[in-house]
Amino acid sequence: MNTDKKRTARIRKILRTLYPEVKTQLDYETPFQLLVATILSAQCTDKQVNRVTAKLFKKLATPNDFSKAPLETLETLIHSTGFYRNKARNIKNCAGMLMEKHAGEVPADLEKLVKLPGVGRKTANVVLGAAFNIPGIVVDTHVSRISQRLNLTDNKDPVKIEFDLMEQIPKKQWDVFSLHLIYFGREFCKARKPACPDCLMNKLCTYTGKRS
DNA sequence: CTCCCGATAT
DNA sequence: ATATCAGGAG
Repeated sequence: MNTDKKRTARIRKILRTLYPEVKTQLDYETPFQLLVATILSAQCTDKQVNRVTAKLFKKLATPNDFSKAPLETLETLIHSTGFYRNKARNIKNCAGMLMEKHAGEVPADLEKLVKLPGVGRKTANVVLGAAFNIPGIVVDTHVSRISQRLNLTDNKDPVKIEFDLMEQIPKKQWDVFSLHLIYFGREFCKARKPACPDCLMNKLCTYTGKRS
């Protein structure tokens, strides 16, 4: 594995040049709404999630609202994000657990967040970073793919990738770096058809699957 | 490891 | 027709 922090710093500099300003693309008003939006974002585009939550949050906004809503109603409202049965059940149970054990508030704590139904480390780190300004590496499909292509990790397990990246990047930059890889992954280092000829990372990248 | 699953790009 | 999208649970 590449543990060269200087090489990683070069990569980070290029990403900062490409994307001076980054933030989550999910729309939300409260930490709880961000939590719901992030659960919905599994295997779904942010664009589609925002389309759904725009209507959803007008009908249901708080943990109390979601915990009391009929499961079938919730399933219908989120249907177009895919995995709608799992997501609806998880969100409803998650809201119920927040009401019972956390006074209706989203805990600003990784260990507590991942105990909520439907919330893994990826979702927890998104919420911690964006809503509470607590640093965390967010390993989603883009971060996983690009970390491997750029040789920032030898691992495929998301948790191992998360810890590999934490070693190479200043803690204050964990969330920005995650967002940088996501922006970069959407525009250049795409899963299916990476834009290698147009990529500023070309001289630092040894990805052998290069094709235009 | 498999399953969950609709919308979109290729 | 098939791969992929800010994954998580059993």
